[in-house]
Amino acid sequence: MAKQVKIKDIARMAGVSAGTVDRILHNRGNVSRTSREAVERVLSETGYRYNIHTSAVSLRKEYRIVIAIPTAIKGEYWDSIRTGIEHAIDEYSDISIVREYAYYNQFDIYSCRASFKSITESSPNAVIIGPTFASETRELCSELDRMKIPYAFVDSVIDGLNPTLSFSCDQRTCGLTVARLLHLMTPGGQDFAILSSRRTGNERSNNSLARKAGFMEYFGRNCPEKNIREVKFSVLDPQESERDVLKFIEENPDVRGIAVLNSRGFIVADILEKRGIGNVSLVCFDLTDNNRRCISKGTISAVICQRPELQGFYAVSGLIRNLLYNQEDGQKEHLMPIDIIIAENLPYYKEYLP
Amino acid sequence: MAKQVKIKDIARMAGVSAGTVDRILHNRGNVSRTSREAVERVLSETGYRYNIHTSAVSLRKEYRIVIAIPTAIKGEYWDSIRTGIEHAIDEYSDISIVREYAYYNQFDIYSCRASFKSITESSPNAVIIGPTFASETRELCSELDRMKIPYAFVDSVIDGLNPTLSFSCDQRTCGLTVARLLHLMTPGGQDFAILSSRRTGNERSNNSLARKAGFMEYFGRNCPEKNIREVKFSVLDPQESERDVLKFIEENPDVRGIAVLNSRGFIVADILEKRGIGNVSLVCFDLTDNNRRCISKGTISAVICQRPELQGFYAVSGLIRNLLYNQEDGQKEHLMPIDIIIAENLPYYKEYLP
DNA sequence: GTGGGATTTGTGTACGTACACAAAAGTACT
DNA sequence: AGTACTTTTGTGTACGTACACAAATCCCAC
Repeated sequence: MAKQVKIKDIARMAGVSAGTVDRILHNRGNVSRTSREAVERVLSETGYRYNIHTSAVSLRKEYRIVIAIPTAIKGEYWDSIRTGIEHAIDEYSDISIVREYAYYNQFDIYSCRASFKSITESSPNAVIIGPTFASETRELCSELDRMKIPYAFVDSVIDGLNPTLSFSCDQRTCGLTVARLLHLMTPGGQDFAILSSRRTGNERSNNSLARKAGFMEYFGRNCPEKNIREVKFSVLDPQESERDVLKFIEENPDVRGIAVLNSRGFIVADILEKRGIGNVSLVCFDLTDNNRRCISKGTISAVICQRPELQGFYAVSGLIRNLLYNQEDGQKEHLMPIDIIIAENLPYYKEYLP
Repeated sequence: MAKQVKIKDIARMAGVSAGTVDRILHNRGNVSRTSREAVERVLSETGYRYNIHTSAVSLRKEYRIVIAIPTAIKGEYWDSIRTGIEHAIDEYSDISIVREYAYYNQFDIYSCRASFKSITESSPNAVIIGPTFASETRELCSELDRMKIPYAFVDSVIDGLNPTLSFSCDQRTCGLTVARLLHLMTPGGQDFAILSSRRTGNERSNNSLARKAGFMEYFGRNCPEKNIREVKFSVLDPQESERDVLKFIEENPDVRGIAVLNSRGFIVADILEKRGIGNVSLVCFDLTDNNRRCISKGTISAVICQRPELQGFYAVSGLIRNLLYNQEDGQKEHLMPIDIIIAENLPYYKEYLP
């Protein structure tokens, strides 16, 4: 590690003062073209990297980050994202960060609109969005673009927008992976099924569609003779879910593998268990408390996890980097790893450690 | 985030000077019992956390970390650990960290002794150890203990020692996981085999034994009727390996699932591929370049990955925390997640992102 | 060329901690 | 009580950056 070049060194080398270098580093304007060019040359020659610590020390501003995600119910999916966000805020406690949650009900478009409206009104320094309703998100983002407020997506991405940062999984590949697992876990020539939630127009609909496409692609390629049934079941009303699921099972006794393309695998698992149906493999998404329980018991065979905590964590730290150091750091779209969790590796599964 | 309490606040509240608080925070001695108690009380009442940035700024010492691991060959297992270590050093480039590698040949106990000897002679500030030879490691550690030099283990742990920090996986659980995967991936009633390297006395031997135990445990519990063969093959001499593996295949035509309990799965995969043997599922450890290649091709069915990069990364950052802030932070033994990699999720697998 | 406004540049201070050094208090012994 | 020494305590400075403010320079109309 060569001795770090400091701002004063840059200034000396470029024949200007430290103040001017600072102005250039922070795009704060009021710099003559001559100075700018001289400094930029020295900057690139020396490969200057400012000291993150002294930089943070001198920063006295307070930053407000608003987080617009579906209500985080304890132990469910969005709560993991929240946990990651909180972890990051805690990690960066040496910088004044204020976070505000603007939760919305992911099944109620009006609550989403209201929540999003309040965001632009409060003009925060940065926003983290868990996008569910596409057109509402588009509207919010275009407003944020106009206000020059940076924003990050977590969980999924809405086409055509240009977030500062985004974190998601390639859902098609998730679908492929689920298909593969289910295929492995379902011996013999039986059929497979996809269960997805009935309110597909709302709940992370993009994700579900792409997952399904991947799933179908796998079987189309590897066993085109297989019959893939598709069922939608209610994720809101327990009685209705039970009816939907049981009806399906009765009508399709050959099905031995079920993919639930959202986090509600446990609902299906619990129904099957209650009815003593034990010979069906079940794969679903997201390591929620309920899904953990079912994996441990064996009523869910595998779960795909997209590291929601890390997504939240990186969204915060990325936005901070952007705010404080206007680091446009190269990669904007981050595709998370696709983790496979089964009963055996569940006990040690953690998204991050120390 | 409540306004942070600062050292001066603590000093004022405890009726002493900032210098005294500092001495207590850093265990630098020369403090009267009265002052110590007063300060410690205020410290715990206020939940003081020093500012990591200003702390780093004021630190002007240079720290030297020596890394004693088997030679990191590009693209192989130990190289991943090295990558994580380098990543951490880079991340902490605002602190003066000097790292030195004391590589040793993991198949040559004399090189290990020589390497370890040089470490204590150079009296570094901290050491990262990838322990292979148990008794040599014991000797090194007792010397480090005497010199009060903190050290961290990566990859595995030697019993009875007391490292400042350790990172490894529960190898028994890894074995269970491999068994489960192989069981899933091997349809019908065929037999399974374990292949392990012949030089088991040396190479990460602890790991191999525990993996085997987990593997056997799984089959003992779930299908006690299965026949598990065990074979050792050379990992050093290609011709010898090939002979060993082919001989085994010929003598055991019923085997359809092979677990390689180290990172040399690709050797077996390549031999099988070369001979056109395509109906055997293969599961092994560690996401080396060669194993990646085989997963993509389909000649390896799955790989267990123990996040070696993260192990290296956390070893460095943990030791730095210990050195700079003598934070004994609670957990010392870190058991890493057990990742399952198959062809589908390989493309997006990364140990960490931004 | 001079005045005055706009632009550009330089300087000084604050941030919170670590540590060296100086000062003060305590202790033991004559 | 005074001396010599040890232990304890307090103070001042440096770290590298961000930013406010003062100073210098430039530009143009008269």
